[in-house]
Amino acid sequence: MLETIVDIEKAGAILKLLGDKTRLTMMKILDSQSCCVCEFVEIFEMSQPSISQHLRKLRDIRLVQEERKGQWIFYHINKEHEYYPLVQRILELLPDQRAKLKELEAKGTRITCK
Amino acid sequence: MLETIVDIEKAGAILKLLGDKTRLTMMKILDSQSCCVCEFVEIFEMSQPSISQHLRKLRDIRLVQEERKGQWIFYHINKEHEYYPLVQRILELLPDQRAKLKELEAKGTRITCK
DNA sequence: TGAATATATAAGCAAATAGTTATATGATTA
DNA sequence: TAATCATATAACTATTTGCTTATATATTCA
Repeated sequence: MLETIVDIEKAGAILKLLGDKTRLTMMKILDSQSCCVCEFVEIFEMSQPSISQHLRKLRDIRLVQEERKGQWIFYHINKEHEYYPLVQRILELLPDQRAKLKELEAKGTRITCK
Repeated sequence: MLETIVDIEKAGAILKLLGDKTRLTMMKILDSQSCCVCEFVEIFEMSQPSISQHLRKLRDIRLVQEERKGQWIFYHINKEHEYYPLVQRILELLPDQRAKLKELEAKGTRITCK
């Protein structure tokens, strides 16, 4: 029994966003834990504006949501999204990315919020 | 139990191709039956070169395969593809597109091969 | 309050994309 | 064999994309 039957055009828009290595990896990371912008900057070794722009695209169609915590803005995945079942099916097949955040922890650059 | 763990970069490339309404619909159609170029031209009301170019992209990464039958070239999905499990998971959620070919049958423009 | 930090946004640019028209190729048919 | 049909490819173009640098905004901290 399948979770949803999706509109093919909207599904295409979701897949288009996921069809980028950076955003796809971001989504896989966010599927297991929330993460702030500066952590992504470090993980992907990309400029802060570039990371922000990728996150904006994901946020614009509400696949992710932001939450300010002090000076940081944390992003988390929106599991209530109409197309989250589609996203989840894809992310399930991807290799675990938790090592990326573990590395930051080891280096002491993981942002932990009280 | 999941079928595969895929490489995130290759998965991104697949999703990028599927992130186009025309190609995504083509794949959904081809997942249930093979189809020739001129049928796609009619279904999508797009130019023949445009259809050919979409098919070429799908063929280049071997998501589909071609088979000449007389003057027509039929395309079918490649279920042996390393990433077909990923593709299948996505296509499963999409609305059935068989009505599109049924319409051609009704109009008598469906190509049937002996 | 002023400096530092984190993030977002704007503007610009090169590369990629998806369509177009024109033409080439290959099979069928008269 | 010449005309026709189906498809592919090439060349061109407008749009989109993903990055860059520069700057604006919001928060924290001294």
